[in-house]
Amino acid sequence: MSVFKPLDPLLHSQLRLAVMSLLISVEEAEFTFLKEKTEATAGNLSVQLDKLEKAGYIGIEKSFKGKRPLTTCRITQAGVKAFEEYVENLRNYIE
Amino acid sequence: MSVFKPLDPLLHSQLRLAVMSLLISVEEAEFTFLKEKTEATAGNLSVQLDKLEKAGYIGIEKSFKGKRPLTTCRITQAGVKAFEEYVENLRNYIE
DNA sequence: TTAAAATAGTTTATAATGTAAACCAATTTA
DNA sequence: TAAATTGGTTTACATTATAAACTATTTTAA
Repeated sequence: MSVFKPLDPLLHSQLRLAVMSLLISVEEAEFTFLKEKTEATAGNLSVQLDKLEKAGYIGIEKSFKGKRPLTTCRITQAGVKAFEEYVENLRNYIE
Repeated sequence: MSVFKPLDPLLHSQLRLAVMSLLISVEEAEFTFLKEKTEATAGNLSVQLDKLEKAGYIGIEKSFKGKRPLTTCRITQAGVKAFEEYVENLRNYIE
């Protein structure tokens, strides 16, 4: 795409991009935090987190907070790199 | 979506965004020009131009250049506004 | 004490979307 | 005059996004 470099389809998705945007600044976030901030449904969020994990862009750790399940996410180095590249490529479209 | 304003799905598409990006600067472009610049297939481009037109974001004029068909596109005011809003909203995700 | 509601998710079904392949019609080239 | 090129459109298919339905546990209320 000449000046229009391809945009990583994994990141070019509203919800996944929002999640990555959050994770890149906090470096660790619970499922419920992401759900509140993105205002996504739990189901949708769950699916998108899976995809990001399978891509190696985030790590997901499942544990317990007291007796309730707790899902903690953090961005990986590959995730940071992919995000930065995505943003860089995107600039050619919007500037 | 709190700080994450919804991204116009019509613009949140690589090819359509590239087209809008081109049209916003040139204000008039032929089908073949858009095809070259975006490196899209003709079929894909045709479909996406249709969508942008139906949304009122671009105008499409069909005529003839000599004896060959000629499709000319230009962005509308609604298109400019939508694009600017999209970019504005997107910033919250990537900055 | 037990039924209802809330929490914290996952799985699944469906609709929407993006894309290339196939196609059409005319024109140019060999 | 047959083959290739131009300038597209239509259609079929695979991928994606999303909500709805579901599971499992825990807390609250009657």
